[in-house]
Amino acid sequence: MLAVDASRRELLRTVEHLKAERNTKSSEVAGRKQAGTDASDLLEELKVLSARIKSLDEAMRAVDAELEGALLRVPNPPLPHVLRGDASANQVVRTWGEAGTLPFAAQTHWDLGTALGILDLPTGAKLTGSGFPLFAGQGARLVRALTGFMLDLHTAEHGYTEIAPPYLVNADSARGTGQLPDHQSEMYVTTDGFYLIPTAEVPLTNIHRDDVLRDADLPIAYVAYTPCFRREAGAHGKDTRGLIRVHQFDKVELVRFVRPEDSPAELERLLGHAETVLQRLEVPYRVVALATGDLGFASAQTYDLEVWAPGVAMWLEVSSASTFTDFQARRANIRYRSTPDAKPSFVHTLNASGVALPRTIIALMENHQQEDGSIRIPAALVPYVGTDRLTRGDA
RNA sequence: GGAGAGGUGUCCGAGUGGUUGAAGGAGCCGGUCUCGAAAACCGGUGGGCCCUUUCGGGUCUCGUGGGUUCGAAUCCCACCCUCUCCGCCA
Repeated sequence: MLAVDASRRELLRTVEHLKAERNTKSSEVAGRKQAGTDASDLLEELKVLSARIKSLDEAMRAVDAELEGALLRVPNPPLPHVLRGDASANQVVRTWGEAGTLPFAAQTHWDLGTALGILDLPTGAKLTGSGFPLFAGQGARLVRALTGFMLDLHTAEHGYTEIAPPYLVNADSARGTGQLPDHQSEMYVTTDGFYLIPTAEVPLTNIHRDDVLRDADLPIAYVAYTPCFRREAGAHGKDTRGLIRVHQFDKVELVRFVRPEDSPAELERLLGHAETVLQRLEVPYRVVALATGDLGFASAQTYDLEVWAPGVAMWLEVSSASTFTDFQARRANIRYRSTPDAKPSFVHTLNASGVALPRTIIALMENHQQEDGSIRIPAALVPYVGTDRLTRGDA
């Protein structure tokens, strides 16, 4: 790649010199024409010159395409302090709540949900296919309640601006956040060439694509509820029962645009915002610091938030809080001026789910289930659900 | 979906092939004047890339991408977006 870059520079220098020559000679042609002097000798020269420039420009284009294609596939390097190793090197930073067993035999969320009549996976599969869940009655109400609760929390207490973005984005947007070209096969594509968003991170981050922000604007904090669509190609069969892994799910997403020097502290703050959701919902969770080998393509540092689900006896990721440093900002060309007359420089972007719904619903159902199969609704959610307990008759 | 109009610098707005990064105005910054301010006047004021220790130089950029031409904001083609009218429609 360095060799390609070197040859590109060499080529660029050559072609720019020729262009400079063309510009001055062209001006002279104009001058002579005005003076009524013959310029045919110059025109002959320029004809040759222009032909040469044209072929060099074509060569430039080819080299640029090669270089850009290669650069787009380079992942963001991890920050120096991130633990090295694969997923087995991930480290639990802290645990909140009691991640234990229930005093009775815990049921899975799919058994609970089916019995309560709030979750109907077979019908979702009939309508679309496996991995497209259908919530009914109090289950649908619970989905609406959770999104309302999370949006209210983040806007009222954490200072986020609520956005209702498009659910389809163009290729420029998908490239800006790093979904393209790395995760092309993970996205659903429409016949118009649009991509169904795999996360609201894509539209939210691209709001400021090609913008030059003012220092006073930062930090910018957006929150959005959107459905998310993921093909999950190749993930069939593993941990896919019930709501654990689905193709369409709801999520409340948090995105922050910050000054580079603030991004380490901003990551901790962002993580805290996501944790608050789980604490209010009274579900046990743990914070996991990802090792280098487990980081996403665009991330320089990531904390996963995993909830404990006693029915399936698993820790389930409901949020990933990441700093992308200037990786997304470079791709999406998101800049700011540190002072009013400073040159624009790249911002840092961060995001976290705040949080993803299906696995949070799993945790709610499985942790708050009662021996009689009813489900307790935590106090913070009661105003949104309209009851403090889901029971069979309510659906 | 059909017909038409249009996309120019921070903003408004000229510019239909020639030395135009782009008239004019506004805004903003600096200066003169003033006790101070306003007004007036003078000067400055986009971004990317390459070369350069500095100074500075070059190149690209008038929605985007191609093309024609010695030369394109200006001509041609495709696409994107905005507006108006018609049709359709939650």
